[in-house]
Amino acid sequence: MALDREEIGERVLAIAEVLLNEGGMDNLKARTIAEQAGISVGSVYNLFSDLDGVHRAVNMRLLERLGAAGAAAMADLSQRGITDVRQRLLALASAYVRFVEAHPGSWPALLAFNRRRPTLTEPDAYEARLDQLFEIIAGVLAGGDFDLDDHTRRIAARTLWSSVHGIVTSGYAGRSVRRQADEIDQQIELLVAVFIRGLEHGGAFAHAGTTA
Amino acid sequence: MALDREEIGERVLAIAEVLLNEGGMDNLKARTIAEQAGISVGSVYNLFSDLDGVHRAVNMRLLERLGAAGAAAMADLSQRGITDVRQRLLALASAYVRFVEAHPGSWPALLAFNRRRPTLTEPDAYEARLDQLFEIIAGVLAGGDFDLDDHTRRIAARTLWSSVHGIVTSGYAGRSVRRQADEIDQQIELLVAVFIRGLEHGGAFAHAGTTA
DNA sequence: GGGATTTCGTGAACAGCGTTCAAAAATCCT
DNA sequence: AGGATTTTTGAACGCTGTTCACGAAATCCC
Repeated sequence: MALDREEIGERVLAIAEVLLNEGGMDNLKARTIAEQAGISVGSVYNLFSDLDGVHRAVNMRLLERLGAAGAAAMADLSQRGITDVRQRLLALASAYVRFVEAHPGSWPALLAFNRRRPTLTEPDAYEARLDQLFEIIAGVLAGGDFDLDDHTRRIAARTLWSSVHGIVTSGYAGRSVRRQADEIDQQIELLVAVFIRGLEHGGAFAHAGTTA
Repeated sequence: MALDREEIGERVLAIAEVLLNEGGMDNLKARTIAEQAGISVGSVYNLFSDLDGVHRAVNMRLLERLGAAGAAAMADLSQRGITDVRQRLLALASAYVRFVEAHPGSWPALLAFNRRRPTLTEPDAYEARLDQLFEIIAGVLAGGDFDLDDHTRRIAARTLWSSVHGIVTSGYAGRSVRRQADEIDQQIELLVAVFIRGLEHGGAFAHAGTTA
């Protein structure tokens, strides 16, 4: 009567995201969701197949938001007339760091969720959302005057993303809170600086080199 | 009578590791451990405070094994008279990839475990094990003729580690199985190549640069 | 409009989980 | 030997995700 089906679904997702963000995966409970949404436990399973389904849906929203944050950061730089590759890459990394800090529970929960099972089923939707980010990075790299063929640029974009991701997630696993931010920033700056210099001075990259 | 306390503890850990490796975190159940170890559920809690305690202990073993694998890879190269930085870094990365592949369930479980809660308690022991790895990488970097002060070298070592870690963990989250290995190898080769070139051509690194 | 039919929300019930703890078994000590 | 002490045990507790018969409500159809 008051809310139609879809609206309640959105409400459930909003509640679920708060729960995840506050207490991590363990805090996402069917009964809590039902209580806070003013529906019964059964109804939760009426809207979503599983709790996993709820979590997946929350994760989709997070990935969309992350992509939007990256795109917004680029749009902002464009508007300010900044095309420098280093600045753009740093802005992207910074956007990611801010995103992670803004989602202290739900983002780790997304990462943990993906690691729970060897992903038997469709990671397709996830990948699609992530490709959006790779596209942005690849676009920035295309703006530099490195001579990279499409394939190498694609690899480089994914490598940069994975590296920043590794730095951020490793960085937040331990250490005192204040040291973290500094260390992460330093690592990101080093990575970006080294990466750009490496690409500039890099001739042809071997696609299947001698691996020792 | 047959086994003393410590031996049973080891047995429990071995069982727990197999369970984790086969089915991830969800597969680590007190009753399963008890049954397979031939003891009662209560006894598991007699040996370890929690199931989390069991998992932590398994994780410690994994980190030790990882450190040993890295050290062994370096020892092997030394014995073969190989001092080339690129080859050493690739060998380290390769050792990590092989380690992850050899622990398809328990290693993701370790990562997921660390992400479950914002690590309220002591990550000290974890960090100590990881520092062992950073030392190895820093040692390799010191072997190159980049002029890096100690601080920058330390950051660079951690950055390299985090990047490889990010590449490997991102790489195994999706995609077809065969493409993964190739893509990961390519990303690692690009990372190492670019990193070395970047460090070679890098003058002084700004410790707190203008972040845009 | 009103009976038939389909749809949907409900919450008690079930199986399984981590964890506890009184009692039993084993061990130790004199 | 036998009391004191330690260790092991597994039934029991509270919580979890998930199901499903049931009844209410909406929808349909004539």
